[in-house]
Amino acid sequence: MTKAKTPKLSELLRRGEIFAVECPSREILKHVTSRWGVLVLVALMEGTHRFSDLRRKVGGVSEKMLAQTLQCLEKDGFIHRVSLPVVPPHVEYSLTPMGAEIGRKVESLADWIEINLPTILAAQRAG
Amino acid sequence: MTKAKTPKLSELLRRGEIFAVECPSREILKHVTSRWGVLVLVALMEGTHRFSDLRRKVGGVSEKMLAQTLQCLEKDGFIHRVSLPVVPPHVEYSLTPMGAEIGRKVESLADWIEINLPTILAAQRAG
DNA sequence: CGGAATCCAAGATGATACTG
DNA sequence: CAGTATCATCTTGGATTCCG
Repeated sequence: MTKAKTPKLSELLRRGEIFAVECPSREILKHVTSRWGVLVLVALMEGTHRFSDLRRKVGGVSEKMLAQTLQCLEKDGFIHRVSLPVVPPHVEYSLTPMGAEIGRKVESLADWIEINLPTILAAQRAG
Repeated sequence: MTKAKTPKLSELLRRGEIFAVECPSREILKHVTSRWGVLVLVALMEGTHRFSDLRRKVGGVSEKMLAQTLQCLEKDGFIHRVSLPVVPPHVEYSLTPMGAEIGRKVESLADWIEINLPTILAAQRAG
């Protein structure tokens, strides 16, 4: 790790950077708020799951998208992947401490929507 | 409005519905967590904005997507739109009370990512 | 100024088949 | 079981143009 490129924290932490096109936060936000990313994070809040468990739990997700989503969130450091070297293969997914933190935010959002859904639907009809 | 189809609240409020393909919450979640939906909600947390203000503030958004996003969130009851009948046109957007609630969740998520970005990027490189 | 309408490129997603 | 590879499709998103 070279020291040359280390940016000032104050630069990275300033609020409002997210509105800039080139802000790296946007990429992370995209992963986390992606169609399947949200549901996978919420699912993993309940604990470790195997691939096929997640596939069954998250209704409608294809193998491809689940694999892709898991890899992406693993690369971001939100998901921990453990592959047991046995046949048939056995792979477990869980949240890292960081994943659990962001998972709480996402879950909170999802819960709010589920709870307020009747109100939202009523507003839609009234509008 | 017929009464026949009104579902039991207990049905709609049960946690985990979001994992079902047909759960209506998924649509709302999609709107709120959409690429521009997140940024628009966060932007409006700071107060009322005009169309062109939002366009300037939310870097990279096209007129089309901004209009589409605003209409969608207005339909969901998160955004209040006021059109002043003057020339040139003057339209103001603000959050409804419900919009402010969900806005806080979304903002919290965005803020967390911005704050933890250095950690996330470090994790990416380490992984 | 604040859109609506149109066209088109790019990316996300899905079904299926295959593999270690 | 846990993926990967390939191809088809479907949705997003952007540029442009026009209008009240």
